[in-house]
Amino acid sequence: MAEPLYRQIADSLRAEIEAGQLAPDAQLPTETELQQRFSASRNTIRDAIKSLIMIGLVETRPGQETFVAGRIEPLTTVLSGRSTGTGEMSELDMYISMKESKGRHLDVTDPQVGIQRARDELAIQLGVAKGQPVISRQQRLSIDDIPWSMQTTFYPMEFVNKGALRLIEEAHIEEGVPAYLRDAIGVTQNSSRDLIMARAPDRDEAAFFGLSGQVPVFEIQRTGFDGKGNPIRLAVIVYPADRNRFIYEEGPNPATPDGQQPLEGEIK
Amino acid sequence: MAEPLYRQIADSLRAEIEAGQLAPDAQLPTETELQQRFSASRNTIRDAIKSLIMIGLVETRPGQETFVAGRIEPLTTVLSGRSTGTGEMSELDMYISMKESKGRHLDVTDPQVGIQRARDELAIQLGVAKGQPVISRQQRLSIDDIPWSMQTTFYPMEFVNKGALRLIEEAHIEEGVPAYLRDAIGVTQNSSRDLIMARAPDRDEAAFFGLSGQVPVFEIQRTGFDGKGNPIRLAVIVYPADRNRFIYEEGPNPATPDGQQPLEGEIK
DNA sequence: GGGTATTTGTCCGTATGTATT
DNA sequence: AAATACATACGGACAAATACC
Repeated sequence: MAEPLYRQIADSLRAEIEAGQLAPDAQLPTETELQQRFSASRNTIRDAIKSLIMIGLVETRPGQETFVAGRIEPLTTVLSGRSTGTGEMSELDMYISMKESKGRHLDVTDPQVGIQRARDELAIQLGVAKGQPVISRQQRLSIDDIPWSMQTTFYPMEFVNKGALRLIEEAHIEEGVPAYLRDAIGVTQNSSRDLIMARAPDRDEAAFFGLSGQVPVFEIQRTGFDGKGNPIRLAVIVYPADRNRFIYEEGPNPATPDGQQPLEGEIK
Repeated sequence: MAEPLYRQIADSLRAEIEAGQLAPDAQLPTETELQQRFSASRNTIRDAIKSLIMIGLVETRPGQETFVAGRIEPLTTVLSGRSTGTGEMSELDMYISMKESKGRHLDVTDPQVGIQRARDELAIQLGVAKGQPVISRQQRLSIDDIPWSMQTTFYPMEFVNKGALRLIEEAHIEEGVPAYLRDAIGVTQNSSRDLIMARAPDRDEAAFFGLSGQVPVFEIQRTGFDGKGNPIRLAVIVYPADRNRFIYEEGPNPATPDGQQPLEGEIK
């Protein structure tokens, strides 16, 4: 047995889908039909389908049928550039400006504010002592009713003591947190560092994003620094990898990507 | 039945692993033992284990047993900075310099050179007409005998016509391709754009990297531009997401990450 | 709303193949 | 060669979700 039967079946179906014989969003034959077609047991058919689910090619709906996964047009976000990296805008403001320019419908939940004690990683990244309280603000963002990102931002509690009281209010800060911090307590961000990783979603994330198969998420940790190089905030943003891409530009003459696939989410 | 049995078992095992009761690289009980312990059939136990494989928590070895996946210490690579973004170094040189500074053992295969006709995406990215020939150079990189990245770089055929003949030789270019292009034909890269995405590995990639479960890969497309903003090369680099992270720094005063997790791969 | 048919999800038992020790 | 453990494959049974009448 060179190749297991379930894998042969999976490859066969995969070929059909990629050849376009099975259109996106269209049904696959039912398990019973596939059973007859490949002369295999239902469990073997199901193993084949499972392997297709794993690579995100199909999705099943109980009571209905199995569908070829519709290709999602990924949103491309430019993460470099003065507007974000140096903190003139928050990461959310970036999308809000995109909405205006592109006419997309955008939903941002009110922040869920919490105070927790910083431990290990977080304490180091925010430059506070371990066990010190930090503020966390979590928001979820949807674009055209598709869940798009989950963002948690951490700030030292010290900022509130100094007068930035709105940080602990569960309301969106219209002018943007960076502008608010500057005006309220004179803290400005002028450099940043992004740490990018990919991993499997946890339960919450899978539920919010509706990740069926085994779609990974990006986790981007953006640390903002003031002029002296001290960390002033840490934003942890989680994006589903099937609908998001990122661009970083570098150098004196950043080329504008033209002709290429539509680069939405870019701010000018 | 609130929660399916196989999921309860998976959660139970997952809790044990994360609590450290089952050490990394140590065996899980055999399927037969788990069968007795949870009073479930072998197929159900296997379904539970499959779901753990999917999230990369365990790996099975036929004839042996099931192992808790050893935590891989991820390598963090700084992708911003003049040294890489403006093309003073190639992406591979970056790692070579890392090797020297950190004393790691590093293997780079000789490039596999090909000539193909550019179509669609590639033609646009390289700024050549569709159907024009382009050079591709593919190399694979391992660190301490662990497969680490696959890199394919594309150049316009025009460069060879102008005299950069070593581009089509299947030999490593010691001084680095950017330096060679500058000296040979006066082409210099002074800006770049990185497009970052994550996806499931294809067959080749899964085989080379030895990806067992459902570990995604990063695909980074780095386009290099000359002083006039014309694309001069496209590097497509694939990294397994379980052992790689990336950093981009921005702003006038890039903070050096200290105290944090070891930031290897950084060049100074 | 209820009932029924269809389809996928879960679970079991069993048999045989394959890889490793 | 034999024993052990995971991989594949089949068959059957019932549950849960959905659509339709």
